[in-house]
Amino acid sequence: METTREKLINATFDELFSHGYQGASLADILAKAGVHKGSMYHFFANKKEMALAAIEETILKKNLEKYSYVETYTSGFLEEFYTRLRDTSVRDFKRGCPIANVVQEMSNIDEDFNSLMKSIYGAFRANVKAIFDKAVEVGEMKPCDTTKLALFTTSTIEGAILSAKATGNAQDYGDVIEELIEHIEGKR
Amino acid sequence: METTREKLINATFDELFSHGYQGASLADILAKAGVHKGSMYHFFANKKEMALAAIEETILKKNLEKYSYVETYTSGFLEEFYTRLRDTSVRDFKRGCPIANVVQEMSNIDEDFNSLMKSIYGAFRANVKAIFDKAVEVGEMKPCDTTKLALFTTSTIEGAILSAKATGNAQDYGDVIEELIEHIEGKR
DNA sequence: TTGAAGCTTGACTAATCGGTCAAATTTTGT
DNA sequence: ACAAAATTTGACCGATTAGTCAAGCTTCAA
Repeated sequence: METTREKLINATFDELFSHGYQGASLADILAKAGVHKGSMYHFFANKKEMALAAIEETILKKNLEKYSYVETYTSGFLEEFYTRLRDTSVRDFKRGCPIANVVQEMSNIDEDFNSLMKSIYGAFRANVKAIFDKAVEVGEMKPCDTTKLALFTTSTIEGAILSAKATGNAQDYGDVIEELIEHIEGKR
Repeated sequence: METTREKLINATFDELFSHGYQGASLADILAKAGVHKGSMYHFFANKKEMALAAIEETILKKNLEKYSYVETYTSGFLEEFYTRLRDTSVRDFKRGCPIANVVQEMSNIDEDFNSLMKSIYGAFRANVKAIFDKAVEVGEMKPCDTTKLALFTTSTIEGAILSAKATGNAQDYGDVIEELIEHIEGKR
């Protein structure tokens, strides 16, 4: 069963993803979650704390699901990475990337959001770097500056999602990803 | 002299850039502009119309300044493009890219914003494509799918700005741009 | 000089915002 | 069974939100 706290976290994340933090209405979140206001303030000190918790917990969970394969695979790191990159079924191009949305909106406004986004973004980059490091280790890729390549890769992915959101054309994401993969393949 | 309307446009753009649309306070904009509320409603129907006007007019002006060189140059298109890409003095990594910020925040919320951002983003892409087309024309670059390359380039630039904003490290932008230039140079 | 148009002033409204709180209810441990 | 703790309820608060409007001022044309 979904606890009250879970209901709130889920409704908050969805509302944040749709309307951003400043556009998120507590009343809407509460209605969506089917939870009363006082009940919410029992679990969270304020709107901001609830939002930070929603982002942190949700993204952490998704990250774990998405990059844990690196631990279990022994080869085909790049191919698996490409496959997951190409998979658009997990993407919502209308709403874009939940991380990037909050980074754009809140990084320069609030220090706590900035700090959280920094760590999430850093984890994303570290996960991609780990894939490249593994690829180098097993000879799928020539030794190179994997830190820089991971930075380039994550930046381009975020840019691709943004492009698709701006134009409303999911194919834009696919086109950028293909060119990105070409670029990475150049490092074989 | 700065007209009342110009004061409003400038103050609105700055406030939008700093706090986003939903976070932009009319009271703050009016205070910054030194204009009274009734006066503002004399020039604009509402907050949204003023915001749309501020974005459109400001971005159009900047775009004109930034890409008009393509019309006057006869060679060195890529080099000039790289130089401008590398120039970080015009960038505000704390606030990021004003276009991307509004795309992220508003594209999926309001159709009028979505439509405006679509056309601005399209113009950005068209400007970059025009540079590549010129470069191909004068033999600085092998013929290739310049539409796709322009999409890739603009996406990566936006991603680079986002990365620098997320980490607070301007060098991230520089690193991504260098790798991007390497990629484009591969098309020589 | 006069009148109309353009512009400015600032008080006002209704709605929504995030947040508080005391009382009622349910759950839990003993 | 009982008490204590955890949770829920919903009315209420002050502040802020975008937006309205009638009156006054300034500019300019005839």
